[in-house]
Amino acid sequence: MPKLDESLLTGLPPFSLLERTQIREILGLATPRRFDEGTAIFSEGFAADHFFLLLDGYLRVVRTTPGGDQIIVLHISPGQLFGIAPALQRDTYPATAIAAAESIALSWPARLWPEFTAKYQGFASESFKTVGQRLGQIQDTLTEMATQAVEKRVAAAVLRMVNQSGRKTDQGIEIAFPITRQNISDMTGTTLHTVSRLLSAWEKDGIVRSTRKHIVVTDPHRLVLISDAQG
Amino acid sequence: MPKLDESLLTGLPPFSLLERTQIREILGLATPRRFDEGTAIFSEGFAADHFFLLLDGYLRVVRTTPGGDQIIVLHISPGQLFGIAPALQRDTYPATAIAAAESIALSWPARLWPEFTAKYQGFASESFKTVGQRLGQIQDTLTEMATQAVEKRVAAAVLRMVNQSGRKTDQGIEIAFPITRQNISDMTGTTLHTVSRLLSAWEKDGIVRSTRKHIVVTDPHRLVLISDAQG
DNA sequence: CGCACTCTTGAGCTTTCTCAAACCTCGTGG
DNA sequence: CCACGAGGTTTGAGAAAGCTCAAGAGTGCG
Repeated sequence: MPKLDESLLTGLPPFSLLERTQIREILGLATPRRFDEGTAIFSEGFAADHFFLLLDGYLRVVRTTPGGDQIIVLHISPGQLFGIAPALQRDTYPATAIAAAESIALSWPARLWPEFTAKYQGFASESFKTVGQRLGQIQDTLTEMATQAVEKRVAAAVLRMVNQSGRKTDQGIEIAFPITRQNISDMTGTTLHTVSRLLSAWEKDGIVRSTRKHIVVTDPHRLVLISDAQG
Repeated sequence: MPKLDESLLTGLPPFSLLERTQIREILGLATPRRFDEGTAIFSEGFAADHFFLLLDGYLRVVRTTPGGDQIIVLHISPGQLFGIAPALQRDTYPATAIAAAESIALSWPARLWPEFTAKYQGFASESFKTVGQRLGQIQDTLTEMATQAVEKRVAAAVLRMVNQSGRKTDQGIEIAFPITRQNISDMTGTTLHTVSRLLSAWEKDGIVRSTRKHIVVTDPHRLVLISDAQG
């Protein structure tokens, strides 16, 4: 097991109010683990026996319908807590978490949750803040799905990923994890064909540039216009 | 101000573990209020200075897009906490709550939230359970919206309302609050025209029976078949 | 008794999906 | 080091679901 440095947690919201010694304590209880791209960290419906913190990489949070359709509910970026079903008194995970890229996460047994919230100043409130933000995010997505045409939904989905994980390159802003047309269609409730056509059109217009599993937004402003345009 | 009877809260999940005296204490701090059909209890984006419990009636939780489209995120039934933004460290409400029928609610100032969770055994955990359930519910709706055809979404929406508020009549099970075609289209991301056509067709098939703002499901089983059918 | 709101229904049109086929890219194993 | 195969992407053509536009009829409140 690799040695865990306390700097890993310092400054992250749920731990920002804590003393060094407390952070060391928390790290001592954590189990770090690496996940290959495509691996499930936990699965929908399974016993929620751990909660997690993503140290590095990106995750997709996914739900699958009885009919076999898949939808990506949200993405998790480094520094975020996830799998916090224990916080909501759930005994099973409500969705599946899959590594979108090679990822490293810390995990703690669910039984430590009440202890953490009782013992560590600010841990509970920051965690619930995360829940609140995520709830808001899902509501936004729902609203968008219910009211916007496909092109806007796809533009908004791409922008969300860019905002959450974008890194600057000389070409523009690049989504930091592998992403397929199929993935985007799972985020927006459309088909990979439609996404492919849209990206092709945008590429022709100089708004994006993409290769296999890889998207660079060269003109974010135009993409914002597409996602915001009313009608 | 009407006298509040402690039996109002006894047995409701967030209060079920409490002593009589505690319940009396909590009631003493509450402000009861009546809302006419169509009135907003609170509005999206406004300061989240209170949290609430619905005693009687039904609420719609609604979001409005910049483009003016409206979507109904969920309904609240009697006995449920709502407007619990304070629990999630939010300082504004993420959605608008509107009385779907004449309703009565208790409200408490948001600053009492930390006090309640600290002081009353089980209040925090039950409240977070509610949050978790609501999160799951919204995720279900999102998944449905992203993957199912309009007819199934409408069938599912009607069934959800029936399950949450249905009361038996000699004709079948009746949705207990006024509901228009437009309302249903706002729940399912379609148009009132399409909803009207679907209800007409179902009525012809003997599955539902409806008058102005009023729906009775005469054959719930067939409706379940429609909402579940795969394809 | 009239006006505002709700509901119904038809016709035509758009958007998006489905089906189909081909091409590209990259990793793997011979 | 090349060939192969799996997975990812592109594009066209046709079909279909559901939307828009339009008009009219029913319902109930003030």
